[in-house]
Amino acid sequence: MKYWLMKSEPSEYSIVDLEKDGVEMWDGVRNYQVRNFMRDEMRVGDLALFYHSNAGKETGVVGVMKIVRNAYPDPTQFDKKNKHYDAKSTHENPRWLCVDVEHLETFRQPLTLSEIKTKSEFSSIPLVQKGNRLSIMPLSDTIFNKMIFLSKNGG
DNA sequence: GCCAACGTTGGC
DNA sequence: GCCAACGTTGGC
Repeated sequence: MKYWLMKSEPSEYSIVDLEKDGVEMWDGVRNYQVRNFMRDEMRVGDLALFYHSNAGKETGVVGVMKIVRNAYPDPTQFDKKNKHYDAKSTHENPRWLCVDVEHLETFRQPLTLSEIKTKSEFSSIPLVQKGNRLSIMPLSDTIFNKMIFLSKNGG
């Protein structure tokens, strides 16, 4: 079993939305490295931290979810009305994949990015490295559990 | 809203 | 295959 961190802008889709929906498609990934993570490494039963990006002081890890469906073609790539539409993708050879996630927990307090940056044990995560743009990244079990611990114990 | 950093595209 | 132009991400 693997562990992940998955980013979403809360103005687009937040942990509150996922809590309401229960299970939802994690669509809109348009980065090949991230697609390959989903295709090659992400599997049903993996756990992921939900991260709010671009959210001012609220930016940070806000909850936990579980992968409940392995990678499959992202339907938004075929939908001309969708902002993630990709004219170069075909049903025969789809470029982009998505997974389904299930809400497990919303933290009472987010573990903020500024808190994460103060901990040297997190310095190796792509999240805090300059210029990194992965919207999904793998985490070690140690890092994953440490983040959950800190989010429940006030940084 | 700004802008640095990065990935992608396409002309050559 | 190079690289300039462009679009996107995401912190601030």
